[in-house]
Amino acid sequence: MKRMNAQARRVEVLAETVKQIREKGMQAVRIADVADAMDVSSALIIYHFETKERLLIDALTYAAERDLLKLGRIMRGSGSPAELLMAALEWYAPTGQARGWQIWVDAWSAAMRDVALAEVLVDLHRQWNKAISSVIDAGVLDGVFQSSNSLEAATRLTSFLDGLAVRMVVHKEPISRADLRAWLVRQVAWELAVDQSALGAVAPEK
Amino acid sequence: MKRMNAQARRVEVLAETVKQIREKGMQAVRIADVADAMDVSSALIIYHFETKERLLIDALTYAAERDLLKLGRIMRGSGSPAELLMAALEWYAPTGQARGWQIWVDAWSAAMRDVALAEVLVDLHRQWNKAISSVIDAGVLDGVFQSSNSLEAATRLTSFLDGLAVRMVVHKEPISRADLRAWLVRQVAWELAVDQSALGAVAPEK
DNA sequence: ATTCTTACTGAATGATTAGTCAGTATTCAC
DNA sequence: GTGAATACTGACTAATCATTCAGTAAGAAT
Repeated sequence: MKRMNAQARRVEVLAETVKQIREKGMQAVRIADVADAMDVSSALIIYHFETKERLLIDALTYAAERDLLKLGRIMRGSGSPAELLMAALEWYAPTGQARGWQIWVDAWSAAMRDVALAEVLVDLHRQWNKAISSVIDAGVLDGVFQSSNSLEAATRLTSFLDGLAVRMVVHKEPISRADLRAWLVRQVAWELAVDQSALGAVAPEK
Repeated sequence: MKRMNAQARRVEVLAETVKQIREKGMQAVRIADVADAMDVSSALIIYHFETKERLLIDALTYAAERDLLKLGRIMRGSGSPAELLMAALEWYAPTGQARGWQIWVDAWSAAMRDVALAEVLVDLHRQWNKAISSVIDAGVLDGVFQSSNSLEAATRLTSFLDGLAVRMVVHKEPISRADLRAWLVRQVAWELAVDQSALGAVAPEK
């Protein structure tokens, strides 16, 4: 019987829960699934999280925080506003089987009826929006971008990507990385009145 | 005890199920909820649908068919391609509390793990895409629109609206009908290289 | 009118699973 | 080393629900 301090164990459980949600979907995860995968008792999970609902919310919060940390790392990197913007958006964008996205589609569905969860998502989104609009503002200051309302522009861009995520994750439409990138560059270029080449477009479309 | 023929009863049950899904969310609907609301026994539901899973899939199929009927009515109406396109997209677009959209966000989540349901959604989306791309093609023939790939253009437009639906339904961001319409007009105008006024824009933005 | 088919019900069943709790073992404080 | 706090478990409980089934009655067929 391994004993850990509560803090470390909590994180371990959260990580496993996120993994299970990815695999089985949010509504199908059972406490026993998480416990079995960690080779501990179900009671251990309840001991640390009180209820299943809290566990799920905490797990999604944990996933959101990790995503935001990564976003922070991207935004703090060196590069022009255009480069940073594209780096952030490309990371946000669904790619491949978009496994990372499934959890958020699940979360959308659950959040419609769960206020606490909705708050987590709203906050996550607010931070994304803030980050994106900040680089847009920086670009506007530099004179490379043009935008009368960077927050709205950010909303439009992320909404577009959310919609594409649905196509890929739900409809299993295989949009290639190259296509997605091209669409994104096109959209950003138009939205911010900037040339596609400034966004790192490989070759202009004919 | 009222007796109805199977066909009519089925439809009645499907309508009530859709209503219940809207109210409670897909994963929370119980057979007893549907039965109680109709003042019949739970066994009646199973008698007509075999399993709950089938009931839910049939209910979403029913909802999809009704949406497509409405789409057909719009597309068969009189009007220029530009008018028809905007009518279709504005009906697709989430409005107000977007109650009608909740069911589809639920469906997205469920469809990621349910092949039968995914097929329903893929088909629904395929038909939307076909309809939208058809009017685009018609507009291109008329010389009002420009588009090198109407199917891809349709995907981009509906994806954008799906993303906005998430904002409204999940994040409860109140995007006004006017704002949404303005964003949509802007996007369509750019996507199809047409003037906003041709799309029924009330006043140009300053 | 009688039979047959079909729509329907009430009551039971069985499977699932979140959460409880009394107790055990480990670590920590001193 | 002793005791207290803490992490943890096994076995149980209680509740929830989909589904079954034996039977009932409405309506159709003859």
